[in-house]
Amino acid sequence: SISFNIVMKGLCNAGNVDEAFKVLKEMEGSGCDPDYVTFNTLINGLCRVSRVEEGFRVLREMRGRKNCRPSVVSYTTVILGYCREGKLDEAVRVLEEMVESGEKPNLVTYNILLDGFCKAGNVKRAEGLFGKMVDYDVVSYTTMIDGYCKVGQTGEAIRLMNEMQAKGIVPNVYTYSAMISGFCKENKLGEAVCLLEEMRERGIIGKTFMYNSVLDGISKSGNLDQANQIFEKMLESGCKPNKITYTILIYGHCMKARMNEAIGLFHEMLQVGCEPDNVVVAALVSCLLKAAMHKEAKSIIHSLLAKGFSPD
RNA sequence: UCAUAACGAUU
Repeated sequence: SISFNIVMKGLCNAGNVDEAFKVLKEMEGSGCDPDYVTFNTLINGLCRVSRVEEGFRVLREMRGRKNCRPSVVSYTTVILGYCREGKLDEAVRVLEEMVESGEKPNLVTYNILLDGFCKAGNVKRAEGLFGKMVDYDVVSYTTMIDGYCKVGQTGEAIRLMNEMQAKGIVPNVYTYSAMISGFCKENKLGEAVCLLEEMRERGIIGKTFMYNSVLDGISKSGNLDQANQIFEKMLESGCKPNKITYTILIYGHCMKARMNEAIGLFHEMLQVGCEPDNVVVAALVSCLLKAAMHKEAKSIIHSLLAKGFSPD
């Protein structure tokens, strides 16, 4: 049944719950007993596609089966489903039902509720729960940090980041990502840059979107030298730029009339296989024309054609 | 073999 479970998980993750239920039928037909993992997988599949009620029903049906008692994972999965729908009251109700039936919530259960409260706009309630928890991990902290960042409380978020490290909990790429996008939204670019650096020093490879938001802020503030420097570090650290990264930088250089660098970036972009969209091309070409660099403008169009792209 | 956190970031 392990193989069946794996197939079902694949189907569920692809959003194909109904197919997964067909597999369940096949299992039963072939004398293979579904186990608690099978049902948990189905519950998760249903919750992922917003069929939480049905997921909850599957959980209840588990109670009638031998050796398939609903576990902490079953309940937690349903709680997650309700949290994602923003139905926190329902989520809490399931939690209570879980406790009544003798199943103890674990750290994952609490982490999910923390996130649910934060995402529902109730950071205070998340804070309350966080204060009552006895056990924390990097997810608990990152969830709260993200919650604070999303409501503009980066100071509180940083405080938690220090606190977690004092407890020996190490921030990971999720933690940095939450903090950095929080700082970027507040236009605290200096802080964002510092955290990017700290992250690299710790050997964590950042994600492209993290660099993009920092680069965007820095470019728009007109500090192209710094943007270029961060871009260098990004490449050195092994983080791959994408089309958006190049778009940000090309724009930035155009705005500062640094056309040769803009052109250089454009060619680099083509070389690494990023397809520029018409918006960047239009911006670049029109800037070149304004700067009376007609030859260069033409050559941009030619490079595009040579690569098989069609500029409109 | 099952459940949790960051990203719709460029125009």
